[in-house]
Amino acid sequence: MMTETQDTQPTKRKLKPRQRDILKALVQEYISTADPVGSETVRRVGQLEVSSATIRNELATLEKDGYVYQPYTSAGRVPTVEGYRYFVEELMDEVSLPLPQRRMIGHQFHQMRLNLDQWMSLTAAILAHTARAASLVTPPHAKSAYFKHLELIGINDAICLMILVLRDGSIHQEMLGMADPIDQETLTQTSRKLNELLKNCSAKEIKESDNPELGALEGLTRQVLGRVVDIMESIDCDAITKIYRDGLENMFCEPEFRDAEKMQQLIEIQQHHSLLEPILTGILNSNGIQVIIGGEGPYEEIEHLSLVLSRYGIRDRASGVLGIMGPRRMPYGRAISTVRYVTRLMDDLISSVYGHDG
Amino acid sequence: MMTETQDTQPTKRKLKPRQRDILKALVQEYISTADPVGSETVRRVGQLEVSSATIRNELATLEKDGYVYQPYTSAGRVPTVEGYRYFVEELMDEVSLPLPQRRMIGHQFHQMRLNLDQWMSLTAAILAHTARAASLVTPPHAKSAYFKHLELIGINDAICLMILVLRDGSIHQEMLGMADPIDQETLTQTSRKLNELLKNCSAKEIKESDNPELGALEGLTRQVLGRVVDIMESIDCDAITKIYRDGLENMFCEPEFRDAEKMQQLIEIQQHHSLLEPILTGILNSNGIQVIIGGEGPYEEIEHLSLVLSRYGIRDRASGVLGIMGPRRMPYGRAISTVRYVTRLMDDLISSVYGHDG
DNA sequence: ATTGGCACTCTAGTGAGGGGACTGCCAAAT
DNA sequence: ATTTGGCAGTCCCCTCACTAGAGTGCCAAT
Repeated sequence: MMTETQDTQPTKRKLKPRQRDILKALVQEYISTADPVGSETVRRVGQLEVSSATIRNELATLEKDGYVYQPYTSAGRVPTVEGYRYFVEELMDEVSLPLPQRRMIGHQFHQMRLNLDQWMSLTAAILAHTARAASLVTPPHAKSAYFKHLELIGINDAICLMILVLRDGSIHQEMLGMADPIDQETLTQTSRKLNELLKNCSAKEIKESDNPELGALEGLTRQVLGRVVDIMESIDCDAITKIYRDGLENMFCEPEFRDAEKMQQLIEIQQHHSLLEPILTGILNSNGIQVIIGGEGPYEEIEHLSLVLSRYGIRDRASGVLGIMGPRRMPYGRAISTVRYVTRLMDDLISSVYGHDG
Repeated sequence: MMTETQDTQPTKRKLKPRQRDILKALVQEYISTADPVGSETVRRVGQLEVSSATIRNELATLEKDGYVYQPYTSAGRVPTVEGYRYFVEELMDEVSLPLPQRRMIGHQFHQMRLNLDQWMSLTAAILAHTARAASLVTPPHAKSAYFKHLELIGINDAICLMILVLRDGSIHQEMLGMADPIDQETLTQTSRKLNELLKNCSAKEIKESDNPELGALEGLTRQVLGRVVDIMESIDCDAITKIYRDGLENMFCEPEFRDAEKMQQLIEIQQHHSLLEPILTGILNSNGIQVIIGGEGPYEEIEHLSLVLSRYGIRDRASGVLGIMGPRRMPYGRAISTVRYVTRLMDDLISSVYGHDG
């Protein structure tokens, strides 16, 4: 229903070549001007060799079929959701990102320190800047958490810092309150022991293990084990923990967000990921670039907003979502090529980091 | 110039009691309605026992002295920056946060897992929600970085994960590319060695150390050492690494941000911390709650925005900034009491974690 | 099937007019 | 000397009517 390569309803296929030309010109023009497009304008920008009257007839048909509509009687036409959808699926020119821009992005990726936080922020910044829209990036994460390494570091008598590293390289930290003062030596031994016992285990394996040593644990060790399992389980269920964002300010140039109310809706979607989360989770189980056009199907809440999203990384092993968010009236061509290029870079980076180990 | 308890210019002191009453009523009324306030309204809300004509005379004086102005001839009065400043310094009723609200906040703080990221996000959320404004929180950080612990974890043949813990409990991670494959055993030995050599050192001490062992390091160990020093030095200089934010959506209720242009300015300030950073750094070296009123002195860029900020934690050891951002026309009383209460909670939390160790 | 022509529709922009809120000032009152 | 009621004057903002302009739908001719 939203896959780039997937079929749409058969009814959408039956447009005649001239109707396609007209729709294409209309959508392109509307995307660049944000004004309803009239028959004469379509003729001009589409370089069509027919009169505006003919185009008016065709436009009436396109309107009847639900591809365009008039904001008010005798205004120009504006694409409907279906119009955008048809445009994206069938009419859009596939542009590829210009070489200089690729070079610049590649360069920025290359000289980056491999710190996850920086990496995600930078990716979001690059996406936002290149597509001139708001961007979203979620960190790579594995479908299931596997224990890799644990470290306990005493902070003071009552508190120690627990650092948990999972097989996908993700790091989870937590302060733990200790009932009794424990010295660093004991902490080190505790972590060494747990490192041995839990090596490569999943949360499920740990919980269902019949290893008597695990059952016999007590005190701090038991407490730490409990937290480790909790953290790993919380990763197993909720996929999207954090969303890196950038470029919100790009949205203000767009005339549709002049209106404060629409703006507010946009901010709320950006800030509180309850709306975005199910969408991103869906993307995590898909392939290729997905275009979600606001108001379509289950996406009524994001009326007048569109998303161009893509999964990156190695499925189930270290995979995340990246993409951009813009007005429905966004330049899909550039958006898609940007997302595609950055996805490819991320794929490379991920496989160089996570690709060839056990 | 902006300290809560500090004196302002002597000229500002010479307001007569009735003028103070008038100014107070005017600012309060303007803060709650966002409409220019007329003489009759001042009389009513200030419950003044004089006629509106008298108040008009006083208002003319206040205008001459720069506390209020008229947006246009024969409109009501609006506070100037100086008017707000005088109000905040001298006239404002000090409210304290209502008990139920304190209880709720205390409860939320209590049941929080001590994970820095969550902790900061939650604090930002609480501030935003309680003050009904946008909030800012920076993580606690030490003025100087001291080495505490290092861990190297092999990810694959070519990459290992370096985790650096500093004495203030902050964690820094980075992926390191390795020239040759190195097994986990060697990595563990490397980190053990560096842990011994660097224990409690500052970046400066490491660089200027004449310990021959440090000079003799090579290969991966030298590479790791270099990165450790880099990271520690970068902490020594730039104070503010990250800013947690929340509650941007609260700003949309305010009529002054109906205008898209002002909105854009707001978003840009929120997103790109280049403007905020010097301000926050200043707060880090101050005490008490600071009120910055937009357009005042060096803060011209944040016209029509005000900040209520406070340093929290243990100065130079583990200290950060928190506060809220709102329209200049913000309810300063509630803002200040919210910031004060949350600061106190953070102080307690910080000293329980960082307070009593070496 | 396509086209030119034409009446019609609706918006956005302009300008005039009036109500309303508030001021400043003056002369009288305290 | 201060305070007050009165009043003319100012300016905003809302409404209304009007116009120009863009674009449509339809019809009759090609």
